[in-house]
Amino acid sequence: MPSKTINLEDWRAALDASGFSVTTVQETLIDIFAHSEYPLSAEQAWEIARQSRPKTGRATVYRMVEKLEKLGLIRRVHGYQGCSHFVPTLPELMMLFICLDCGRADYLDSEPLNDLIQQSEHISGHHITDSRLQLFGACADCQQNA
Amino acid sequence: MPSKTINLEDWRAALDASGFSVTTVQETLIDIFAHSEYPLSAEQAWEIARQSRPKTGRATVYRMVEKLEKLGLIRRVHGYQGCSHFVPTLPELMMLFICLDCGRADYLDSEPLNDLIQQSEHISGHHITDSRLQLFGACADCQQNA
DNA sequence: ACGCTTATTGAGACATGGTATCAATAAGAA
DNA sequence: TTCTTATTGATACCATGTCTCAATAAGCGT
Repeated sequence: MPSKTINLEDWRAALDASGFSVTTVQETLIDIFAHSEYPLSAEQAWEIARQSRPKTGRATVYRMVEKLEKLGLIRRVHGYQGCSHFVPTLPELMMLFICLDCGRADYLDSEPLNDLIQQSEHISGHHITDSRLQLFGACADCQQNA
Repeated sequence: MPSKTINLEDWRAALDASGFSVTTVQETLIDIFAHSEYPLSAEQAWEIARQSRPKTGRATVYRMVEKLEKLGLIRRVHGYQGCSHFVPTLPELMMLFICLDCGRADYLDSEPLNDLIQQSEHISGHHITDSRLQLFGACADCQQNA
């Protein structure tokens, strides 16, 4: 499964620019989200955080998730049975693939998607400001191992 | 806002074929989902159902939503702050537009989307079995009234 | 139509995911 | 270091969705 990497410096810079200082808990959480190749829920992130930092509070994790989402650094994954998981945002790539076997996320290039959206906008008369394209199936790895 | 209509007979047939009889509560709920131009949550459907059938149980509504979703008659709408709302499925049309002002749903044709998906499948090596494309913005009506 | 059998229903208890509160703590500035 | 302010963690709370089980309604043979 191919996977893109996140520039942690960019994240710190974005958090800095949003006018608050990056504390140790936050460092921990940034790390967790930036490096997981699986979409993570707040609950899961909390669990992971407590492994290295046992007294981490649940609310703190939820607050951080909210902040990261607001800053656009992570984005919600819309799965089959809920949408409480998050993956790092890769702005230049819009389509998200989720493997239904192993659960991992992959990012797909989507140049043509923009054309499609513009076309739809023109036909329908709606003004489209955001889109969510997610694909589901079996990733290359899982197909081999099947 | 343009809107497509649902063939209630098809729904009854699908429910029938799934091997259970359509009871009065279920008629009520089918009606509610099939005719709402807004995405509805189970909770909202419950509220509406009780207007005409006060003793309707909450669990019944959730059960029905589950059944309708499993049969593919309704599908989950993935909004900004949650994904607990449902709209009728229109199989031949894949893209769903949600107006962020009035909240109404519209369905857009998406022939080209299939090509895009096939293309992605080819490039990535993943086997894609399902997709969710949702668009957000201001609908034609809301733009005029703004 | 009647009683019998089975599936569906409704009420409420329960579980889970997420939010609000507030005293304790940590960070930054003088 | 001390003061000031923002962040934190524990816990209470709320909302959403699930489970249980007795009561009810549907379908069926008579």
